[in-house]
Formats: sequence, structure tokens, C-alpha cells
Amino acid sequence: MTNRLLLEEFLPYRLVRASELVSRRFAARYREAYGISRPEWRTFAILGQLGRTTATEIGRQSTMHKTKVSRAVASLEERGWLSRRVDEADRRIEWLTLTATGSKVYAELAELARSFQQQLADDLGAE
Amino acid sequence: MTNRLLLEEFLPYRLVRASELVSRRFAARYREAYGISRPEWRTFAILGQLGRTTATEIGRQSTMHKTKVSRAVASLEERGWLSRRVDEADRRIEWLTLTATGSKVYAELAELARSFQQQLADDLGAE
DNA sequence: AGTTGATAGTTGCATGTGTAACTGTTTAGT
DNA sequence: ACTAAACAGTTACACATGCAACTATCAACT
Repeated sequence: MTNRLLLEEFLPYRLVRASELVSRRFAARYREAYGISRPEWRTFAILGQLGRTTATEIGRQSTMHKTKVSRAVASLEERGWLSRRVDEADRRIEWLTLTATGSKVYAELAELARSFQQQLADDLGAE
Repeated sequence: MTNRLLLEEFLPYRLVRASELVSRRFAARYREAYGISRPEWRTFAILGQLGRTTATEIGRQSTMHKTKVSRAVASLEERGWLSRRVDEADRRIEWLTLTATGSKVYAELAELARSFQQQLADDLGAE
């Protein structure tokens, strides 16, 4: 018989499992509350934290493919949560910022994230 | 200004990032070497470890959707790496086992995984 | 100034994925 | 025996995703 690989001891497997378990649960939350997708949430969260940034930067920080970011940005713009402005000096660049509505929603989502993390910590404490 | 969420301190974010970074790199390895996809590798790895199991069980252990498992199993069967046999007592159940070729490939993939993990440990040691 | 190569971002197309509905089978209740 | 509910697994369809090719712009070199 061949030498088996014990997945419980294999780091990539454990990371994927943990990550999927946690982020799937959290995704259900913001999806129910605001109807946003995972790429949208990620884009939104990074933009909210940085305050003003570009799509490329969001891609770098989130490890999301640039087309994914592009579509998420377009969708968030349609919702009226962010706005774009072309850079004066380098017109390839689009600066993204949250709108007033976007900031409000962001604050609520940030609160949702904090309470989720707290709950997670409590659950883990019970183990 | 609203209260920002610091993503570096947000567990789901950190998990997703770590998981994607690591498993994406590993996926590139087995993809180049054997041309298998992520769902295929996961299915294969679980079957190899358990020796004999069902699609449902693979879904449970991998947190993969059952249609994903179903397709991965079909694809691995086409490659001749696993074979199915209907349970005599309960004919809804299909028992999956690795073929001779499948076992050989599995052994190589397990080795690949071990060396990857080792390299990962070394890299982390340098930090 | 003109050409080449790089960069930011978008889009067409083929492939991957999840939901819901399906088949076939078993179990439980009547 | 008969019906209803549950379960293993597959498939049709709509939607999400990644790759490659595209537009538009800028920087570097000649």
C-alpha cells in the first residue's frame, strides 16, 4: 500500500477548510442584509478602509483578479455606493471613493464584521 | 468620519488571504504536473486517504458542493484513476476506489504535497 | 515627433459553479 | 401493499469567473 497523505496535517487543506467555513458563514450575513456578493464585499471593505484608492490596488490587496474587481466596482457604482474620478495627471488611473450613502452602509457593514468576529471568538473560547 | 474596519485584524479576511495564497501556489504545481483541477485534487486526496468511500462523504469532508464532487468523480473516472461500484444492499450508494494507476498517481501527488509543505515550512522559518 | 513597451481598466468568450429540479432507490408510517 | 418522505447522485440552466484580447493612456528611447 502507498504512503498516504494525512490531510488533517496538510497546511493548504486546513487553511482552505477553515477559510471556507468562516467566510461562507460571514458571506451569508452580508448577503442577507445587503444583497452583496463576495467580490463586492471585499472591494467595499478595502475601499472603506483606505478611503480613496484604485482598482489595481484593490486587486493587489485582495488577491482578486482584475476583472473581478472591475465588475465589483461597476456594480457598487450602480448601487450608488462609490464614485470614480479620473486622475488629472495620469488619465489611465481612476480614483475610487465612497459616496455618502456608501459610507453609511460601510459603517454598518464594519459593525456587522466586528460583531461576527466577536461571536467567532466566543465560539472558539468554548472549545 | 466612520469607524473603519481594519482588515488585517479581521479573521475571515486573513484566513481567505492566507488560504488563497498558499493553495493557489500548490494548485499551480499539480496542475502543471498532472493537469488536474482543484476539485479533482481534493476529491482524489480524500479518496486516497480513506481508501474507499462515497461521493457524499467526500462532499462532507471537503465542504465541496455535491455537484462539484459529482463532476470531479466523473472526470477522475474518465482518466481511469478511480472506479465505482454500486452497493449491493443499498443501490443508491456508489463506492469509490482508486484503480492501480490511480494509486500510483496518488502516491506521487502525496509526495508532491509533502515536499510542498516542507518548502512552505522552510520559507516560513526564514521569516 | 515617432515607435515601442508598459500600465489601468474593460469586454468577448469559453469554462466553472450553484440552484433547483430530476431519476432511482430505500425507509417509515398507515 | 401503499403512500409519503428521505437520500445518493446526476443534469439543465442561469450566473460567475478567468484568460486573452482589446482600448486608452503614459513613459522611454531613438
